[in-house]
Amino acid sequence: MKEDKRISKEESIITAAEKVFSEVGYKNAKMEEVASVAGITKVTLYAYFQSKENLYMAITFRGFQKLLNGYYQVTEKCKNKSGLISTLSLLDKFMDFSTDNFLYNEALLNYFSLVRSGNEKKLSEAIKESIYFKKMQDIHNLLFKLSAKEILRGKADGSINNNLDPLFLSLHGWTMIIGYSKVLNASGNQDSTIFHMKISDLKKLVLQTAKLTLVNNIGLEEPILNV
Amino acid sequence: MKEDKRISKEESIITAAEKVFSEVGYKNAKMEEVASVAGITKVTLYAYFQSKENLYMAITFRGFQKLLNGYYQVTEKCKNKSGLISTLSLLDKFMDFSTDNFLYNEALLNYFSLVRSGNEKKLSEAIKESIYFKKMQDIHNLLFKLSAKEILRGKADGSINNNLDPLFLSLHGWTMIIGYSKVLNASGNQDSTIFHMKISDLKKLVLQTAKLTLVNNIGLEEPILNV
Amino acid sequence: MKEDKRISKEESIITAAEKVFSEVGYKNAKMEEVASVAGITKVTLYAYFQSKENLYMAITFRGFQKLLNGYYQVTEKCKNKSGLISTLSLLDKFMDFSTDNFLYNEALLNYFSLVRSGNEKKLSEAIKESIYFKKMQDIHNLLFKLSAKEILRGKADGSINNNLDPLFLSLHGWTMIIGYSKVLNASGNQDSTIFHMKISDLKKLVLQTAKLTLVNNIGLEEPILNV
Amino acid sequence: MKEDKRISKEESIITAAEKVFSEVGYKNAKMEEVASVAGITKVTLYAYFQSKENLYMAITFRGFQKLLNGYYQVTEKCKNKSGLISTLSLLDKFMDFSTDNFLYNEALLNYFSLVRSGNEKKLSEAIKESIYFKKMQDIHNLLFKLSAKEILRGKADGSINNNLDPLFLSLHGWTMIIGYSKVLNASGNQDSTIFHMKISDLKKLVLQTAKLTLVNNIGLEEPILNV
DNA sequence: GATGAATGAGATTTCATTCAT
DNA sequence: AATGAATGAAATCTCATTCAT
Repeated sequence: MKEDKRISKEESIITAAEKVFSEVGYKNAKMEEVASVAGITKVTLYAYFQSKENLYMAITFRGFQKLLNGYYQVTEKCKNKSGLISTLSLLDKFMDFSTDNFLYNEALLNYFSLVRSGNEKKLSEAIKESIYFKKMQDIHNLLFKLSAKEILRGKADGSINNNLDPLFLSLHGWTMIIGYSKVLNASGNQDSTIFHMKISDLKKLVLQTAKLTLVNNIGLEEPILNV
Repeated sequence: MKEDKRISKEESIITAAEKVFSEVGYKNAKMEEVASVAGITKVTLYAYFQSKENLYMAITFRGFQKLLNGYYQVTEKCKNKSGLISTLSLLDKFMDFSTDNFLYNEALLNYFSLVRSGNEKKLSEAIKESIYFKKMQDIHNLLFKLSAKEILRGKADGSINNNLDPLFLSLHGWTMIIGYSKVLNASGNQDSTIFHMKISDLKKLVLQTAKLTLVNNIGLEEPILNV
Repeated sequence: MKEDKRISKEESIITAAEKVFSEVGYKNAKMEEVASVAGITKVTLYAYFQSKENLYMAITFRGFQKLLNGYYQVTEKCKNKSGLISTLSLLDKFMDFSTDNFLYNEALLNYFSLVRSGNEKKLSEAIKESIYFKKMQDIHNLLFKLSAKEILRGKADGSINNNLDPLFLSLHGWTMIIGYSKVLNASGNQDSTIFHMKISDLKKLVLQTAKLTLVNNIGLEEPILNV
Repeated sequence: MKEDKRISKEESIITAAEKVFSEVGYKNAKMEEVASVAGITKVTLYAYFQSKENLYMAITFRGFQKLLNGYYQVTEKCKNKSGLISTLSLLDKFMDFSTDNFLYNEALLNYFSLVRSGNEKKLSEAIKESIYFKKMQDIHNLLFKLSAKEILRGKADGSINNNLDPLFLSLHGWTMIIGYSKVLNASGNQDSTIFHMKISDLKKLVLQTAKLTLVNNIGLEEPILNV
């Protein structure tokens, strides 16, 4: 009960923070304002989230969770479809997620800038102490694994022919998605254009490319470049 | 003469800033520290660079130039090779650049988030006034155009068969590279039993995928997902 | 019964508060800590004592009572002795009290700073509402009156010859005691080579001085200073 | 030069703080307000004085210095007078000082509450770190010594006959003065009455008592109290 | 009455940026 | 152009006190 209440309050605060951060951006957002929107005082806000950065990590975490839920929904819906379709659907889901949740997308990209092996110094104390930051390592692993699982299924059902390690292919998928989401982040939204090209077209191409990669047994021979 | 001196001082400041930013990250970096490392005072630092953001723009500009130089070197070296090889070599170059120059890579990505459509309002005064920012606006498309040019050459010499707009394909290449550089960070952090793949392998796969995309006439039909 | 219980709880809280205040001083003491030492929660603490100041008043009141009891004991014991001896014994008692009960002594002094003329405005609401504060106002003159009474007796029995108002002499006695207790602290802190005198010696001198003042008919002519 | 400027700025801040503290009292005084009165910002205020407590210590220190100056003036003016007159003049000076400088008097009394041997815990970190607090130990020693010196002179010139250690007599003098100043502090000012008695009369009596103590060769035999 | 959570007011800190000399 | 000092805006913290249950 008590715990429930705390969690629900946390959630409402995060929601308020999302509103404020979305409107004015992380840097310009004031904790005072977040508190006010959440209908609490600054001190209470700090009682729940120990720092502005931690609050942002909480938002990021929520974004990750939402994405994870989406992943679960997709795999559930696709359980009777081929592993390939399931895998591509995950990529599709991710891209839609990035499109529909600008704040989360930004947060997620920020997260990926943060997690740098062996570069502790870049992490502020506040982030190091953020429980959400710690939790996120697990979730982001999980996401990798979930798509790896679908890839594995695809290999089993014959829809995926690439013989590379599923986790590796999963990682490669992320490569394309993250790149896409970054471009999206820079562009504003899917309907906008970049160099006169629609972002939505980029999404289609990413999916096609992913499909090609999975269907064909592409190996790791380096193309002859001689540069 | 005076101008030379000023430029050389600017350079040394930028170098100091790169050192500091690399170590602790942009956000945690203090102007005081930058000044100290550069062997000058804060006010002098401000005399040269009017804001922290402008200083970051200066770094970004340097990164830009370095990458651009690399691009020129590659196209020069590949001028007798096929357009495909040249294009892939550019991607290869970019990946190396991203891996080797974390700070520049981050800065470039940050820049592209800044410069895109509809973001005018989000630009701080400091950035709007940044001379480096202005300089970059003139040349930031160059990178895309350079690779688009090689793709075009590839189409001409028959090594590239994809009929999509070269600039678009060029952008698609970027997405993969960007994702590659971001994912690298995150995965490098992981439990090695899970993500035991080598960075170089991921790079190879990215190149293979790019090659597939360029060689085959992939269109923009969305794969049937039905989710 | 209920009332008894309440009182006993109040007492135990005051005892806890005395412990805490003694250790860290009134200002640094935290209500949280007092509650914790008393084995209750902060809110319960507030249910018994409505403010930190009121709690301090309660302690003061206890100190008052203790001193007053001491005074009664002394006058009782000295009822067959001269008024002079009785008066000096009161001063002696007071000095012992000050030395042995630092907290009470401070509290008493603080109280007298509070209660004096023209300070109405400076009294915080919390103090004005303090029931202990009110209680004390009824009895705080008692101490003076008690010693004034003994002085009066001394004048009657011929042991005291000073013709000044007994209450005034009583007050003068206080000034010496108060000073004694304050200076003790400061000098105890000093380099022992300089202030190598014993506390007990200072006390003796104070008593001697008081005796001199009482025995001789000292008036209020200002000594000629010409400065 | 630089140092001079800093000191002069410090002084002007202390003056501002005295103004504010006098008006509303230490507890109610806001650092923001002090800064504003000093014509600087809060941050600058903190650059000079690291805490509110330290600022108060600075005021206290100033009070001590002022008192010390007064002491020097008195001894200078009295150099051709007897040691007794000089000593009594010091006491007189101190009492006038207490009367004329309510804030300093309060601060000084507070200081004497603070300096307690072996009770480090009562000192807040801020006070422990206060350079003014440290400095004060020296000054308050000096004050003791200055009057001891005059007492010594008095013994030499025959105006003082008490054979007790001059430093000890000096301490005893302080005892009376501090007590007086505390009563003064409680009463408001010299013209006010306490128990229908004038504070100014108390001052006279204190001086008379001191004179008696110095002139007569009072020893330390304890009056027979038998309590 | 007891409890956990919240409030309000102000102290303190951090830094990018600016000013006066 | 260089320097030391100051500013402004917001983050963060501390604690007595109060509220809701």
